Amino acid sequence: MTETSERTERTWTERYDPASIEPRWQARWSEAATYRTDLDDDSRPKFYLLTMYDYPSGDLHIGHWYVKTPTDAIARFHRMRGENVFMPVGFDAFGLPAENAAIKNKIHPREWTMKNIENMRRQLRSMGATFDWEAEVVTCDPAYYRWNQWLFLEFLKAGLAYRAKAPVDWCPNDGTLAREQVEGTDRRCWRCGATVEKRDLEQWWFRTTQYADELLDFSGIDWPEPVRIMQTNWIGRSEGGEIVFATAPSDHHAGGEELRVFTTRPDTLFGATFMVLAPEHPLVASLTAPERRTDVEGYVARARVATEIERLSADREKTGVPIGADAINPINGERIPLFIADYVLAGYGTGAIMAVPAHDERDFAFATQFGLPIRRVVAAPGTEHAPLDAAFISHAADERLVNSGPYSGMSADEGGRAIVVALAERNAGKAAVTYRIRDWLISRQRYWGTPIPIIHCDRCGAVPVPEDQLPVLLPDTVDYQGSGDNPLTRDEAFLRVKCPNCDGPARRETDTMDTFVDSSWYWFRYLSPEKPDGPIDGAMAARWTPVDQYTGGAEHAVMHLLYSRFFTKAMRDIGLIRESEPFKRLFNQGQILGADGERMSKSRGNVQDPDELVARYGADTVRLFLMFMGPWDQGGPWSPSGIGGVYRFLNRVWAIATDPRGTDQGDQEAGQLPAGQDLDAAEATIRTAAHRTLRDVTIDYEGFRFNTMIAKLMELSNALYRYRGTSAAGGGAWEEAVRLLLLMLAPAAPHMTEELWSRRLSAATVKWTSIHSERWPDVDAAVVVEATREVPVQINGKVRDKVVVPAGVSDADLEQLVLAAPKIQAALAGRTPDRVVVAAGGRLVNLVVRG
RNA sequence: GCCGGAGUGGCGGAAUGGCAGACGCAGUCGACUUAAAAUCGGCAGCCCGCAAGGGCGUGAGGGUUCGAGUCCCUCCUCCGGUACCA
Repeated sequence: MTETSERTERTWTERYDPASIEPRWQARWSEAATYRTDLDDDSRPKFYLLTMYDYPSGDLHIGHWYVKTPTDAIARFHRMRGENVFMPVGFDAFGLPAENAAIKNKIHPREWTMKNIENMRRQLRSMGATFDWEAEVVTCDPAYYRWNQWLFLEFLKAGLAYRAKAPVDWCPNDGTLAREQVEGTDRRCWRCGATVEKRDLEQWWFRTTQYADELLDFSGIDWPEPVRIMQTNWIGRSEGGEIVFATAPSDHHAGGEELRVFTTRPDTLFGATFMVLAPEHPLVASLTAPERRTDVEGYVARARVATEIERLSADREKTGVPIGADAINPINGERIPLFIADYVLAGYGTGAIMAVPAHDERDFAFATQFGLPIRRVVAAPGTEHAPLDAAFISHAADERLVNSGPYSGMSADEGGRAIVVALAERNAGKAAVTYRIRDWLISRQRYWGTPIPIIHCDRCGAVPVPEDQLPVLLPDTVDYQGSGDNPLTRDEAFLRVKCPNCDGPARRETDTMDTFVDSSWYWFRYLSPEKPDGPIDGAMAARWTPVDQYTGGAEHAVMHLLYSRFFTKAMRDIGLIRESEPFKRLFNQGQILGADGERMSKSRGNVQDPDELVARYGADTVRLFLMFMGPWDQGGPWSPSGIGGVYRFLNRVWAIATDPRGTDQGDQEAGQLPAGQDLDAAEATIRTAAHRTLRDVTIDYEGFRFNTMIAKLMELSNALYRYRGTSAAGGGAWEEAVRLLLLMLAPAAPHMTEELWSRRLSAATVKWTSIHSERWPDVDAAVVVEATREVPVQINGKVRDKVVVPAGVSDADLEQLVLAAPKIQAALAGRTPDRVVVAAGGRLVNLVVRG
């Protein structure tokens, strides 16, 4: 008995136990309101760190941690650098899944949403993240969405919002369907299986196109190049000309109507051998010849079923029908036939094109299929009569216009300009710019969203709800009748209202807003979430926005991020703010997929619950593992293999910090310095390792390269572990290295480092202060320099030897040292190198030997 | 289809145009243990070889360069977006 207890006493060291450490520190941080940001404190530089708020889906998974815990490490790093960091959190609480859950489980969307938010709050707190919860924003709260309504009305006043028709995917039972609710190639409703049709509805739009050119300008913001490219392509500015064709007279039609087309290639106008109208083009019905009517109407009906992606697919066989009418080419008076085809979209350009099969791939495919003439009008010298087996779309300097009347012989650019000028003189054309981007359709025929504050009056039309009657509350009474259509359309209490203009009977708008409206300005609201008399606090906004750093998924590269830029510019133009861009710096982290490589979701059953992992390893290990897995912008399928290695790492840090003189059973070199090292050498090694790590880790934090940052901390802890139990352990160099290790690890593993820090302070009988309020340490430049370095030597690009040389060696001396190395002499076998390449900085030498 | 991204050991990954495989997982051998677990140390891309050493090797094929995982061209596969999922 006695023997056993003595033995236990001797070998017992306190183990790393996250379960006892983490809740304690989380409670303490919370009590002290450590991360409540003082927004009025301008004694330090401000740093607004925004991470994309979540949709409270109920699929709580490791992916949320993957986004948020590295962001928290960024927050902590910036605080240690002396900045006043604001990192708020909130919930994107309106949207489709809540309604789906409501229909399926007979639970009110609000109840479902709020329950999920509750659970997510608990989870977010368990990360040990430093969110400022007092700034929280929940978008389904009237205190938030009333300002969506207010902004809508302001946009309306400013001409930035308007009403127009737009087609929706429509199911007779479930109403408007989202893209993901339309299934299969035969396009059926996911819920009832009915065939989905298009229906034109009067809907509300935001005029994003007004800012098309400004949105192309990314100067002054530091965003990843892929995002800038995707947004640029999405906006899709193209320069060219608008050309006016006239309809030709025929038996059934007098002719003379204008048919406007946009083309990026006015130079090819002489090559236009037919025209194609979108099936939805307004002139189709009146131009169609009586004998063509059946075919044309059939084709129009089929085109309405196809999706845009299908219609634009270049792979797909071209379809279309002639409408039995002609147009007249304004440049040469030639009659060319008119077709409709679904590869021409009503919403782009003018909804009609001049087809130049010789110089456009899609026109070429169409002409080939329908046996239409293909007339070459651009050619390189000597190729004027070469047959075309594909569209000729090259744009080389030596090419000239051919078969183009007076313009033949001109270059394409020159000819194009001349043709536009000639047409303009006759009012038959002008230079023009078009954009691919369309205005933003914000109407949703759904219940769970912000009601659009409009009242429809038979006499007065669409009347804005007066500002003093905001918010238009979303009624809580929901009658879904088991289908997905919008129950607001059946809610008499909501619908019946007096016209604010004439006091007559009127009807409320039942469309709600796209949830992207909510997310297009939420970072302003975080600064004054309770403000009762306006959407934003101008002074706060001036001080804190734009956001310094935004983090979130790459899936938002275009829509959310473009809408947010649009909103910022629109809010500037209605006088709310001064800046033009929402987010100065953007980082898109990757996405964690399920083990099956699919997106994590409850329905797929591939969700990894972080709670289990936290219970087993602690939050610090989970945080660190997610950061260690790979580059943050990469993501990838979830696999927990490897988390044990991170846990082992933290245990080693624990042992280094709590028990420097301890040794491990089975360690054959326990207590001995490495062979050939005395204490001075050991301390120098330790000090150099610590400061080099600090130098490199600082750079990694700045670039969000957390995986290599942790790898370097592992290397440092491995190096220190080697000295544990030796005469170097616990000495000056050791203590400094441990201090640096804890400080460097603190942003990533906040609980354990706080615990170890407090123990160090109490061991030194110093009053406790948090490690997270420490200043980020400075590198001691003197100890990171190296006296010698190893230079790899290649012969013809293959490494044959390595030589150790003094750090400051000249290139000439380096060359001599390399040529004198025995292995190199042997490999050269008497030959003299034809060339000696010393790579920049003398990092490598390559000997080039010919023959 | 179009726009953007990614493909490197058995696995996750590292590498300003300059030593491919850092760090870790899994594996294996040894130490400690009565034993196992845990822990500590060693080995470890593939092929040939007892070894010394040699050859091959970053999705496929070409190119530029003294030198290519990295730059250029063509192609394949996977991921994100494609305007009503968020």
